[in-house]
Amino acid sequence: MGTRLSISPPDDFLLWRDVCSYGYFLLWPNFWDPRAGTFTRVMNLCEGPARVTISQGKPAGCARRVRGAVGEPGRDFDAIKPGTALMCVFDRVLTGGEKKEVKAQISRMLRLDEDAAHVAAFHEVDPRWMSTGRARLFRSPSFFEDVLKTVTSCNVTWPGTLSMNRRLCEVVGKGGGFPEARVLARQRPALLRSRCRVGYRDARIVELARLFVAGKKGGVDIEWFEDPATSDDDIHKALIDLPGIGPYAAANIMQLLGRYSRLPLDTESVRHGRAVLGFKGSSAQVMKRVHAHFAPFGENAFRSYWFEMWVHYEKKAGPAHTWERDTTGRVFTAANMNKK
DNA sequence: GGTAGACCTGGACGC
DNA sequence: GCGTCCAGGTCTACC
Repeated sequence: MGTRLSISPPDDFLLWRDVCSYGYFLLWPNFWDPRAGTFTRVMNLCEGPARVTISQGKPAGCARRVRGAVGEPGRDFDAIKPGTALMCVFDRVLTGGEKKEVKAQISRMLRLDEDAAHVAAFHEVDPRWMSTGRARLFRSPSFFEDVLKTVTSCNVTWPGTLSMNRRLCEVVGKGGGFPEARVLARQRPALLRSRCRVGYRDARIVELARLFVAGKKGGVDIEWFEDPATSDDDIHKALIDLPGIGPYAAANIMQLLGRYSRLPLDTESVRHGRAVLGFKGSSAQVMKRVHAHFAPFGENAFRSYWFEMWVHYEKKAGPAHTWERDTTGRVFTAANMNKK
């Protein structure tokens, strides 16, 4: 039997809402089970990979069924009290050091550092999300994984992003986890291209991994990037200097770092600007208007923008916590949903 | 500073 | 089953 850990989240935390809040929850090695209401993935720890399943509240009974799960008992999500402890069950015994390590990783992934006061500050700026409590955005257990996931989401359709992440985990990752920087740094770009189907991103991914391995010695200094004292402008400039990172990717990585003032605008944003906000004109003009539209939200511009778009997705595809990674999760983007 | 074209993959579509 | 077209953000060359 493996280790079991209990983690106390902020008072308003809901696993199903706060995990299923950003598209990365659908990317390997992440797996959300909409029927059980549990989140599973392999974590990279100092003694090796360990699979964890995180749940909140009592396990699935025979309560209200989740939409789409015909014929199977579903989880009664409404019955889960916000702030209920998270139960983390591992497939092996963890050392004392690993327990500390994994708590920090889970806290990063679920944004447990964003407490109720932090959430309230966002809702004061944008009260539209107060009733549902939306504020936290799911991310990865590590900065490196967030950067790689962003690179694999550029210049490719969403199913391509899913495929690249799955293959990276299967081919390079240890035990089905996301590949670590030190392992990726040793790979030949040609292998990533042929077996992980990352295309022209191959050399950029290896170069990025090498920069993360180099760390403070002329590479990516993670502590500097995650230090609240570092200015947004400095972070943005440093990100743009990294291989494979342009304006969109840099802004997206910034929100993953908890800096929500910049908008990673892409073709989805243009579609949103046209379809939901009613903006007209060229793509460049629509993007400008989207920027201007969310500018009043200041430090929280991205969250206001994102939840507006996320709600639009959910109107089309159902609540995100009912999405299956291999079905709804493949087609949830506006590019697909706006097709007639 | 702005613009055009190449970079790759996978899905859609027509034959 | 095959060929063609298209979507997607970054990078480089060029004006």
